[in-house]
Amino acid sequence: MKNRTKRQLAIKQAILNSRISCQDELLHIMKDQGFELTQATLSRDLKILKVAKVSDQALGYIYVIPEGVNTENQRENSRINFLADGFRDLQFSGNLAVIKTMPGYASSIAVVIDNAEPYEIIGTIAGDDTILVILREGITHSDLVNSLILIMPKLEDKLG
Amino acid sequence: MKNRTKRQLAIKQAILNSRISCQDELLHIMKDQGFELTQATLSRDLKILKVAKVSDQALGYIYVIPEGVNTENQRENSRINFLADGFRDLQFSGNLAVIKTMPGYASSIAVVIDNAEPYEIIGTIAGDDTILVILREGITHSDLVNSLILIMPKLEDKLG
DNA sequence: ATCGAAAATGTATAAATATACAAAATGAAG
DNA sequence: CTTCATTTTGTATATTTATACATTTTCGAT
Repeated sequence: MKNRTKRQLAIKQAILNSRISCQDELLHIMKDQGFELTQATLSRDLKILKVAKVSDQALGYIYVIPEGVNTENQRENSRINFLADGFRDLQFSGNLAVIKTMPGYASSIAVVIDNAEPYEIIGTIAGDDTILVILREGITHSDLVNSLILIMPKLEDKLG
Repeated sequence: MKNRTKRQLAIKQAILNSRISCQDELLHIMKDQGFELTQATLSRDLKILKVAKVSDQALGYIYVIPEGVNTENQRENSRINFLADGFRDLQFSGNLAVIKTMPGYASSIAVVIDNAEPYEIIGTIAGDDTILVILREGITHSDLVNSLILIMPKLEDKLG
């Protein structure tokens, strides 16, 4: 997955997990996680993610992922969650991975994966209930698992 | 009603009605409406109202009243809306107003009115289905109607 | 009315954030 | 591999917002 996308997912996670009150604070969190970026990039990411800042009972201001407002992302998320339900199984053979899905789900799930453009994956081919995933050289099986969870968080239940 | 409360209601209205992208813009709107205030006060009001700022498709940033976040106000609002349903009738006699309510509603509604501390009202006395409202000298009947609508917006249907 | 305490506000400024511009990175087409 | 166009990012800075401090207002008790 492109670095930018990965970073933005991490930002979302950080905001959901903790009370962050300014971009500098978030900047440090991201750098601790190994991301290299500046406040300017962060500001742009927050804009793209539609992160909002609201006052938090006496604790000043914190960032939040708005719900009512965020209809677009909301819909996209629930679509991805829905599709994740179609996931059945994941098996490896060398630099190939085979995902088994419920009938009819394979191509939709493959589209989600392709759109995320994960660095770990060179390409996918989907049938009706099977997705063939070609891994980049040097990518381990657990790298792929992590990558898939980043794309479809709900898979954590089935893979973690 | 205290000036601060009135101003904050007006701010909320302005944010709901139009796309406002910074405090200076909002400041002008408020001044046009006759409010006297500075950016500092505005900043404090926005904090109290839990107004958030999110990016709005290509139009930069705008202020919004968040829904998911704002649970406290949310509950309070729906409580007030619920009580407004108990309103039956409003009649005047000189500097007195008599509100008739459904049985049992009078004292709850009176509490809502008292808490808002409207300037127009000196005091209220509530029985079971009747509220006596004593108006301040010089207050017209339509002043009172407006004041009540500010406190319980849903009354607009029954009074406007 | 007069006092004192608490709340609200303004002024001035510090802190936080967005963005213009330039440079670097990425990707597509030859 | 080049070249050109597009996207992404950093630097530096302007804009925007929050707040410390001082002042004024409000309100209850005397």
